[in-house]
Amino acid sequence: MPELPDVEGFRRLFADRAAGQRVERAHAPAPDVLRNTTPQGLGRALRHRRFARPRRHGKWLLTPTQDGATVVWHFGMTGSLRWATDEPPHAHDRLVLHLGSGELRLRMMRKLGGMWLLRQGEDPAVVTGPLGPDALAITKAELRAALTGRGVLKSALLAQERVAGPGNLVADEVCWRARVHPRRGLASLTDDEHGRVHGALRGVLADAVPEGRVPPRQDWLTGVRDDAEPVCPRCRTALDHGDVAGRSTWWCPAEQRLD
DNA sequence: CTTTATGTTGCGGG
DNA sequence: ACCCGCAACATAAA
Repeated sequence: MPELPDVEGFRRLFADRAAGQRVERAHAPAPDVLRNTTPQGLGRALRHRRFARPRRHGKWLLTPTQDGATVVWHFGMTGSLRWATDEPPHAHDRLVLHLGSGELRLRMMRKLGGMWLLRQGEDPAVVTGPLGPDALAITKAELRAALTGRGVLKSALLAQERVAGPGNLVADEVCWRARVHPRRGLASLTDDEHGRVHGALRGVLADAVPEGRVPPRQDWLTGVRDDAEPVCPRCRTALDHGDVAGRSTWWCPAEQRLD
């Protein structure tokens, strides 16, 4: 589930429900999702602390406490952040923070993500690794710089150290909306194509963020890629698919040409 | 049983 | 130094 739009949804949930709240208790039903601490360490860092305003960079959620440690969250492919007030525990709830008014739950089927703890003042990059400009606010000049060098377009869009935020679905939507083939070499992209990719990235995210996901609309690739015989929502040509950058990829062979 | 899944990392090779 | 492909991680569903 989580690409930038999903994680931005989690950030907003956190801002609405958890910011300003005091942690009463931390519970880790799956302690292996605590990546650089233990249940005891987590409890010591969070108990009786209040959360401050959450931040997001790419697919990373950063939730500092007031004058204390910062919790860093990554959701892998299947994670989500939930707010629960009176719901029974779920088998995939890996971490539960009890706040005064409810519970914050990290629900994650495959344990590919997790939670890290940063000491006050510690650089988040220790955990996140280098991240490019956040895709939600990236300028055209920044994107052009990110799409420089060797490699192909989709790989570059997925490389978080170039642009932080796009995942497999966003990358496909952006290439399709911009009418650029995902396998196009970076060096071959024209200035016009840079502009189209930038506009498509901004547009896809502007539409997806309010939904908290890449919406499976019929006029998006996401809405048709699971059809038995998916066609381009614009021109009705049968979509092509294959592996690009090691990920399952869909494109319109009529509108996104390699030549 | 096999394949696939919206992510990241580490490794070998070009 | 940079980039690619691939396996691995963990788990469920088709």
